[in-house]
Amino acid sequence: MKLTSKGRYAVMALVDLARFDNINPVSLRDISLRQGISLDYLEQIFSKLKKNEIVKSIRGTQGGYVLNKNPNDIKLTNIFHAVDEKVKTVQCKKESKKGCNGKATKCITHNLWDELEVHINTFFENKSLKDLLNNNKETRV
Amino acid sequence: MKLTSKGRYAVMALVDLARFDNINPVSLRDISLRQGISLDYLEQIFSKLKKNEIVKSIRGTQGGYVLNKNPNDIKLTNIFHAVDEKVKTVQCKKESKKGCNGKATKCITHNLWDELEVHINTFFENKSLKDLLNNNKETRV
DNA sequence: ACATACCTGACTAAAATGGTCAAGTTTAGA
DNA sequence: TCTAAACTTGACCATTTTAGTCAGGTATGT
Ligand code: FES
Ligand code: FES
Repeated sequence: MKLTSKGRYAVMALVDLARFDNINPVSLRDISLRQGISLDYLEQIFSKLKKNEIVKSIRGTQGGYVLNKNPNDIKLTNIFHAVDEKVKTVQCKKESKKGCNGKATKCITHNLWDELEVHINTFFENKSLKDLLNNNKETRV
Repeated sequence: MKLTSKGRYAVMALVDLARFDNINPVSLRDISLRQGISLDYLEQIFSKLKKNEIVKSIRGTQGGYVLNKNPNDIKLTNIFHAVDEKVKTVQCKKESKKGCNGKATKCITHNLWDELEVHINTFFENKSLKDLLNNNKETRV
């Protein structure tokens, strides 16, 4: 079970953005340099973040991106959903009555994986961008 | 972030095994049929479970596998560790002072991912095979 | 002896990942 | 008005991982 770069970068980039967008729009080029993420890749990611109304874009010279919401209202859940980083622990289709392996009934571990999924998602729902901004000292206790 | 089949199957197979090994050793063939998992794949998995002393093997006709410990002492952590299903949320090497992207310092989201990793591992440490045996009714509340 | 079941290692097709590359459009500022 | 900065879009691709298969063993109860 591992986190993909796409999800990791999305959060990194947004934290960076949140720190600097009070003054000016932040260009992807700057984020790319500061965080060491490929510019082309960032563009893919921000395209999705924009579609999900997490950021706004300002075109042209001196343009860039700005947060579209209060950092407190941007949960990790929202970010991950935007870039298609989804938590998938079960193999089967949830809606269906059928289990994995094509059996007619859910497998013996289905409930376990479902619990796990909830457990992980809870973490994402309880973390907002705001939490990450004040975070540097706090977690160093 | 998704769970791999290897990890999922390992747990499924062990739950199946735990249910039946009171009477006789359980053959992989039986598990394969009951759970719908490829026999050849199961052999790979059980080879690792054996190396990690989670199961014992009994060769020859009427042979099979038996748990090597009390179900209560087999945590999901142990199973996942055995089959190399590891939780990896950070990109960097933990031991190193260096961050991901080869920077000299840990990135701005490092602590977050580290927290997440702990959060997930806690789940695995608190679940034993025993929990899964009584599980069918309980989770249906 | 022979069928059953464990054991081992090599191999591979398909999918996912983590990007790159190319060709735009928009707009601020000189 | 011209130009460079910066967003926009979509195709493309190399590498790695996944989820197995396959082919050959070896041990042992009956
Ligand atoms: S994971 Fe849902 S039925 Fe097996
Ligand atoms: S994840 Fe550890 S430094 Fe970025």
